[in-house]
Amino acid sequence: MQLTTKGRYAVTAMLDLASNDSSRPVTLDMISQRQNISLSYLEQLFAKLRKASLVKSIRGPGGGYLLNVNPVDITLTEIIEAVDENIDLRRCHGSKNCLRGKQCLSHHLWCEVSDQIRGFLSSRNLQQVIDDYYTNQDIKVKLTV
Amino acid sequence: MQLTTKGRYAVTAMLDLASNDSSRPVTLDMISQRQNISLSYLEQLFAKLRKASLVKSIRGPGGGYLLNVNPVDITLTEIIEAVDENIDLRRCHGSKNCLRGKQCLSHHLWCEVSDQIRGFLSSRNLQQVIDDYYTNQDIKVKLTV
DNA sequence: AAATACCTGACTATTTTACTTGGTTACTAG
DNA sequence: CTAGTAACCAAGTAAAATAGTCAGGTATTT
Repeated sequence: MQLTTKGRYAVTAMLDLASNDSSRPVTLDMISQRQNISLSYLEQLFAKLRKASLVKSIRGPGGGYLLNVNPVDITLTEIIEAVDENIDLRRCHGSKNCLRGKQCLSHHLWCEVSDQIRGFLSSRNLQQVIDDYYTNQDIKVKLTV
Repeated sequence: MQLTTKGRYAVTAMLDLASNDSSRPVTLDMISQRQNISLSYLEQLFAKLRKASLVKSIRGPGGGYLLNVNPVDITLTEIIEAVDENIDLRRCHGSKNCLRGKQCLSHHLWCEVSDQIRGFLSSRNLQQVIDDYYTNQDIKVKLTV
């Protein structure tokens, strides 16, 4: 599977955008500084986020990026999949021919795990994560729902 | 995160062991052929599985590997963590200093996701996966519990 | 004694990730 | 209108991890 720095960066950057959600565009340079992510790498990620219509861009001075959708309507799965991280653990990637044309012993298992992760990430939107941060950042243990 | 071929191979090999669970040891050569995994790679994985006391080995002719524990008592998390795949998505890996000494916006989120995955994989044991395979392999869709 | 099969360590190829470089294009504030 | 800003783009690279190989062992059994 892929669920690594790339996806984390994308989510982090989107969180930054969402929490500085003024009417004014946010530059990648600001995000780069605030979140400690290389500018050029951000550019690559935002090219993909833009193609996925999650953000819109404004060029020129005073320009930058804005969310294209309300933070409540952007799930984490959307962000992660937008930057190419496919949440699929199966060896065969769905073709069901993992082992000599047959479905392997653990095929169904990896489907379930992938579904679980995808399901969880789909159940969370940007706004929730931000709200969570401000209400729970000092609470040490929180039970998983 | 790490949740890739290495962990899959380990689980697959353990499933093979568990389903051919006779009193006779199973050689890595057999697993290699049946599951289409390189022998030397299996040797590396089984060295780790043995250190984690999940399997025991018998040397010499007629030797091979046996499960060290009942398949009902081996969770998938145990197997995956035994081969070094740590299910931890956090940039800081727990130190909570993701961003300039502070906990980043998404810290709590990645904790939750990691917990979800670990929780799910811990809830499944080897025997369940095998049983699932034989009862569900033709059923196209199965609702996630 | 010989065959079997585990065991070990080092080494290599491949892939992916994360990041860099060096530009071009669009826009706007002055 | 022009200078500077910031998005956009393409290619290349460094580092790391993964997946696998190779060449030797060592222990056990037949």
